[in-house]
Amino acid sequence: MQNLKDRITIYQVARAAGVSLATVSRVINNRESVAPATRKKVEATITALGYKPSGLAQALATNRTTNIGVVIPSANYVYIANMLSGITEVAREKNYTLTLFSTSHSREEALSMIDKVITTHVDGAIIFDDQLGPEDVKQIASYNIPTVVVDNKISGEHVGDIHFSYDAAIRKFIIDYYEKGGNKPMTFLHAHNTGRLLSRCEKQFVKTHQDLGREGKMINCSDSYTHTYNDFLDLFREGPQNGGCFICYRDSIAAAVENAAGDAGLRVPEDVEVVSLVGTKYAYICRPKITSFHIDMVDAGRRAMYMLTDLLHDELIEKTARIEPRLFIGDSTIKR
Amino acid sequence: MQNLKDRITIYQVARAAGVSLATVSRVINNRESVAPATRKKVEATITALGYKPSGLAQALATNRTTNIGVVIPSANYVYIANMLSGITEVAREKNYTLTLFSTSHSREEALSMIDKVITTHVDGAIIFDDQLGPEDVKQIASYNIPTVVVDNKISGEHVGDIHFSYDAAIRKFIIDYYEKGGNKPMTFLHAHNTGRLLSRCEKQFVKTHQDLGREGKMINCSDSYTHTYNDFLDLFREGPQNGGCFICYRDSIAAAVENAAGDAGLRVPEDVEVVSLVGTKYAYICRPKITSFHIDMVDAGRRAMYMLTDLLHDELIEKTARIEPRLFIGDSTIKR
DNA sequence: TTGTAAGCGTTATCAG
DNA sequence: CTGATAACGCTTACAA
Repeated sequence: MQNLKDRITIYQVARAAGVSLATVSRVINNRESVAPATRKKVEATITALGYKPSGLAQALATNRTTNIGVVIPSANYVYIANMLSGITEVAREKNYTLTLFSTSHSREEALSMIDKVITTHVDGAIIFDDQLGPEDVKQIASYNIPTVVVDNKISGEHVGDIHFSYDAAIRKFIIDYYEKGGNKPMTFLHAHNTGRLLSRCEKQFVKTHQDLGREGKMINCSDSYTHTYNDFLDLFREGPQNGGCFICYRDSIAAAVENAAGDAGLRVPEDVEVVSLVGTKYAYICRPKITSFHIDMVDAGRRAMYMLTDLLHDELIEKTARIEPRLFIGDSTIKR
Repeated sequence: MQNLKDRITIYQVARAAGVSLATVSRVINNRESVAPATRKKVEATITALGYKPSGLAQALATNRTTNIGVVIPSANYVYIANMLSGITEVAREKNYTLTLFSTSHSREEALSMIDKVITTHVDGAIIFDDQLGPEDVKQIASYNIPTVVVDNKISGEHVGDIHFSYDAAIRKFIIDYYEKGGNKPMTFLHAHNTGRLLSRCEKQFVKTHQDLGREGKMINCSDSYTHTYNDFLDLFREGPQNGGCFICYRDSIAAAVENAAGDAGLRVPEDVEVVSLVGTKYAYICRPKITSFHIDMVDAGRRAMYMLTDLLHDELIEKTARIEPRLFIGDSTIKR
């Protein structure tokens, strides 16, 4: 595929306009010191020929692309899409282009993405990947690429980070629950490969229960609405003794549990209480509304991108942003 | 920001290995005709120095990036994210990198994105933008960039297109509704800037009603769950005479209507029927389950990307893919 | 104000 | 099998 085959080059423009390439270059870069007449002439032939400068050549010559690499997990989750949306928004505003590096669930692959990021000559990177460890991310920073890391502890000269602080919020929620008379057994729904954020939540769940001297249950579930729904339907049909307070990592999973409860004839929240850790608007669209922790991922994306542009201009002051989840009290838990 | 400042170049590798750059180039490109010993030596120094070739320079020299431009609306909708997810998946598999061009709601802006796509030297492009007209898209094709256009009629040498054929499905739905005794007035929820796909649906809604000699109502609504919910709550509180069959463009809007109905004391589907045009999994998560048209956007994304890679290898046979929506019958409409 | 020419980091075509 | 050397399309001192 010769997609550049008949690309007009700066040289052709120069010839057609009867000037040197340097002049054309000056015109397209809006440099001063070009006679108005010449400028006009050049501009005319540029549009006449339909010339578009080659970003590639420019980048090579100037040592800067206007390109930001974004490393995200490929998983098709709403909250990732939201984050991307926030990044996108600011990128557009600041005139950056985004190059996407999506990683599947293996760390190997994630590492090869890091390689790719480096060869791609991005000006900066936003890394939001649950599989990557700090050492991996460091690699990219070591190439002197300003980087904003999301939900991953890292620091360095040209590194900023955005952190979701679920820990305190979850701890508080659990303590409150028991203090205010919550008496159902609490169960954390565990699934594989749901990322670091969720596994931190899980750890906190376990730890808090240990600290309280209570039993925190754990149950495996698949990351699919339908599977989870069916599993819980079976469970709940055996009777209300299987009820409890279920901590789910996503709205759709929480909805699976509460729908299963309802369809099995159990009452929410009397028999079954449900909480979602990563809440979206569906938390209040579903009925009963799902008690859930919310993080504005669009905003997180925006902030990541703002941090990065500051970093690119060497003017990032606060290198760490901490984002607190907000607790939305729905009808899937008992008001106490 | 000198992000390339201390980049190791092929030249440094050559010197360190005591060979010429040509040889290093051969090694990194896995060319034959390099003595095993030399190859080994070069590979060793490459890893020793941590050398990563510059994609930029490679692209400039070879006239090919391995980069696909993706033009999508910035709107943060699940179905767009799904599409992107499908594209991403195949891109990873085929070893392409994705560059994102997100367009906001103005056509001006969309056009400037097209410009950007061209300067960015992508090998191919997938264009999914509701604001762009055929003429606009043609521009990109005229630069000899193989392109797959989603939901936009275009053709040309290096152009493929993916089309969603809602028309027939909607027409059939409406006709069936009345034939089987549907007796509520049908209302189409109209919102601004929801894109070409939805406005085609709207046209079909109007046309089918004209053909049937029936009145198809139209109502403006905002593209927000909360607003729509509140508006319909007010409406429904006035009484069941305001019920009807409401055609909504998205699950969240459909959910707003059915939640409002329920909360206002109307019955779904007896008093209020609801249909969603762009269904997602939330159509069956919400209760009552929302009768909805479904298109597997992840798959659409995959297909777009497959088409494009075929196009890039000059081996695309079928240049048009038509995707039929599937109708999911939920509980938000009366079974007849 | 304008032109000349030396890079930017590769690949590719020649010779050797 | 290996090494010069000319592109690739553009920017940017330095000269004129």
